[in-house]
Amino acid sequence: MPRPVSIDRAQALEQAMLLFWRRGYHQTSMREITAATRLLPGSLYGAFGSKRGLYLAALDHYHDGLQQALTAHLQGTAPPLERIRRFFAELLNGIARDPEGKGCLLINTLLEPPAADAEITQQAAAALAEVEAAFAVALEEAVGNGELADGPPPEARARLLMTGIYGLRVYQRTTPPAGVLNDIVETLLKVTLENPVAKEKRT
Amino acid sequence: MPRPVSIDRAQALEQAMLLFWRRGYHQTSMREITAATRLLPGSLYGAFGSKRGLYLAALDHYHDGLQQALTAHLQGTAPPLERIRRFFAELLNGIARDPEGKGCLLINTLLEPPAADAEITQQAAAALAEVEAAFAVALEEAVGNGELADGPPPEARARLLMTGIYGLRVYQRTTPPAGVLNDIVETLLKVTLENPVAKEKRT
DNA sequence: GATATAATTGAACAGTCGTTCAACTACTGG
DNA sequence: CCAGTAGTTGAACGACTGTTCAATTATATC
Repeated sequence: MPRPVSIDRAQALEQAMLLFWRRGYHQTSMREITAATRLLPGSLYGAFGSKRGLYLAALDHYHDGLQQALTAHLQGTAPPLERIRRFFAELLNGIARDPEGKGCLLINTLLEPPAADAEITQQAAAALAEVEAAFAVALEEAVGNGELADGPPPEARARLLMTGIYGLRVYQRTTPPAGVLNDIVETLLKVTLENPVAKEKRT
Repeated sequence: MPRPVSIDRAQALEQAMLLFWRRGYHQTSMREITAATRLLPGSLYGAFGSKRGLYLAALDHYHDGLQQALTAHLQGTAPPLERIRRFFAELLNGIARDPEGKGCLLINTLLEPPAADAEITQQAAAALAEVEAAFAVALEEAVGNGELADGPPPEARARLLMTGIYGLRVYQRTTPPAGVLNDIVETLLKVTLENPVAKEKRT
């Protein structure tokens, strides 16, 4: 009996997420969101409750995309170390294809406000923790393989890789000369994944 | 002949900086700043021109404090590697003494907005580049000393250390369990400063 | 086609934003 | 002690903020 929903929730979420990604939470006004989504305030409030609710939904949406990237690049049948290298190559690729310098929405979220909103902070942190966990799994596999020598536990190595990603995202904002980000990743992977002790073990 | 200035510019700047540090640029209103500095809008605008001008001055003020920390911990007569270790120890110390999780104002500045304001971004980036340069000098010295084995050039190693600091500041926002940040620094310093190839060279 | 239901509309709300400026005040040189 | 200068005051400005809600519209069932 009721009038059916005619709003394209998915499209609206995508547009809102892009806006939050580009401009941050506090700098993005509902007015801009209504303009970008071609929705009126009432519809947005009906669908998402509030600006905050919309942001949480946008974080979720971003998280979905990240998970796809994770399964596409970090899981698979290739040797675990190569999968990690590919993930970082894809990360650099993404940065190169991001001339606006938007960075990573989750990291931006963690650093943008004074982290006053515990729920938002925690949601972003949880999503990033998934990436870290995926790294740890791949690293453990690599050690089991003999691809990677013993050394710091997988969790510690995974944290180091995450630290590298976080650092990259900060460097990205300084608009460094071409090649610097690639160099950083190269050095990071070298010191994290090429334990010289293991050299003799490799084929 | 004119009425002398009765405003304590330094104290106002300190208060404003603390506020920006805690709450970020866009979240901090001039009203809050007038309350914290006990100054009226007119006085603030007379002394700093605009909210943006005040922020730039606050960044400068923060930069001054950072330079003091640099000369206190990263320069001196101790062996360069130990100076670097001390700098990181001091960094961890500062994080432990920062229950609010304010982080680093410069890094917050880089990540907070969409970096739309080129001058602000560049000022923050330049200040951080100074730290990186100081690392590079210390690392070069360490290689010359024989304290540190050859390997990646000092600039690359310095960038890795900066990446570590940036990463730490992001991790800090996730309110990780106690000890995690210390572990990260430990691993970072180990892989960056303890090149196993050099082991035989050490005393 | 009448009715019930809910999605949609957009003008309007109270509050806050960064900023301004005419009036006022306090001091110094003569 | 007067005149002149500039620092200080705070009410007020227009613009914009996130949000609401009565009116309107469109559909599905009976």
